[in-house]
Amino acid sequence: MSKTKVLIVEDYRPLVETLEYQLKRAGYEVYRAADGREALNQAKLYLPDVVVLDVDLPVLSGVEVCKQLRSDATTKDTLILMLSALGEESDQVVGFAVGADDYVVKPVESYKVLLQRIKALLRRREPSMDDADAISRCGVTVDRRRFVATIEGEAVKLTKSEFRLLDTLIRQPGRAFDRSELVDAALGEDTMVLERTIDVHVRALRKKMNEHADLVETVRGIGYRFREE
Amino acid sequence: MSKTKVLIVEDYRPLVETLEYQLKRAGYEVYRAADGREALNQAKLYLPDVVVLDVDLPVLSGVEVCKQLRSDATTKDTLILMLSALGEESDQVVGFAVGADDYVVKPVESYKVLLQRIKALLRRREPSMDDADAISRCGVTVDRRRFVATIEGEAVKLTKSEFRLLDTLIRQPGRAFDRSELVDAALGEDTMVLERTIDVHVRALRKKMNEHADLVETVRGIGYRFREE
DNA sequence: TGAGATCTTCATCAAACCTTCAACGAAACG
DNA sequence: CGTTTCGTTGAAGGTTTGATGAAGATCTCA
Repeated sequence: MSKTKVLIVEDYRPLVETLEYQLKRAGYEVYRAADGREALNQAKLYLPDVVVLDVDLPVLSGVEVCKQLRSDATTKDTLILMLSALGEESDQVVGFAVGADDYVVKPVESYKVLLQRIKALLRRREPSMDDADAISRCGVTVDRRRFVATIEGEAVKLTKSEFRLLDTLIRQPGRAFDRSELVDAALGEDTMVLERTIDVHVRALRKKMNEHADLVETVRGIGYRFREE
Repeated sequence: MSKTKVLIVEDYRPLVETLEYQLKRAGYEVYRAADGREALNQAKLYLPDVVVLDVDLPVLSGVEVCKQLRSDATTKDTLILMLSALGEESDQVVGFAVGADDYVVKPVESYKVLLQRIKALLRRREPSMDDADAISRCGVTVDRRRFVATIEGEAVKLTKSEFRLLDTLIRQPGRAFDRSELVDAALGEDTMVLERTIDVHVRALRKKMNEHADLVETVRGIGYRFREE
């Protein structure tokens, strides 16, 4: 799993420094921009998960940046946390009107709060991977919460890649996946790997499935699928 | 396990009807209130797990209801999901400020999304025996009230972090937690520490568990879990 | 304030895991 | 049949990950 990317757009250096330090410490990947135009460039280049956006920026205001991010297909789902100076309450309304996801007033009393809000935002977006926690087909069970797969009730020890591969296949039995789909699903969309790598993982998976290996079927010329029925 | 209880507080009938139908279908027990005062009464009477709370209510505003729920000992841990009308986005800020756990903007585009949010909330708090003061598994007992853990009846002296770590893990045996979840649960949501710090606490915990160290299992690529069964 | 307890970070090591490659074999096609 | 295409297989680096010991920072409480 790749690191979560955060873009800080703020021209007040001390704030940027502290925030960047804290975020990096916590394992995030941090980018920065000091004005609106730079912000847009960075955002489109790095596609961050979260943008911490000051309202009061040189060149291009935060509100404008927000609008443009929202209108571009590649960045419209980016989480945006707006920062604005105290007292300018109308900013707040405007901020949300142009689609900010959260709003914090400067001066930031406590970095902890800001960090917490960033975390909260990220958590809120998560429910993408949340359908049906455990699924079961043909005696094979895949439980995401426990990160455990069982065959005929017996636990099978899978590696992360094998697990995600099986998880992907079993969730749409009968559907044939080509290798590039499987690379994206099981190894991560941002990995650059030869598609043949999937073959090797399939082999490892089949081996661990013993006599049930044939549930993972080969679709010649395409890729693989989980047996239907 | 008794059904999960959801209280819908909303005065717009069509929304209530649909939501209630969907929630019941999904196996929840549903209560409803059309204004703020009624909401408080119901909440204190039925102690729902989740309150879906409209901001804009007759008699008593959602914000006020939220505040009061949070200040009452019997309802202070209730999960609150706020609904606010589009255009009144500053409500969201206030909502979080008074302690809402999540918010969704009306009109609700998709009930699926709302349901997912509710589920996500519940999952975060999941431990169904969350309120149980003491829990026991595989010879290990964790007593929140006394802040004491015992193994095979023998008391084990744990630090606060170790205790909360064990407490988190043992309350959902088998469930795999990633490190960031464990940081939030054991060290506090407002701390920004390297996720690797968890490894060190786990080691300390295992050491104190002696021959039972293997009850805390490593889930490679994910994090840790408490052994199931 | 100071000593001890606790927390956090860091460097290092070994094991688990991933990826690539090349040789082999099985199906498809003329 | 021979050829070609494609999947399978075993093995060899290379990388990532968790365990561990130790040291510095921070907190706690007398």
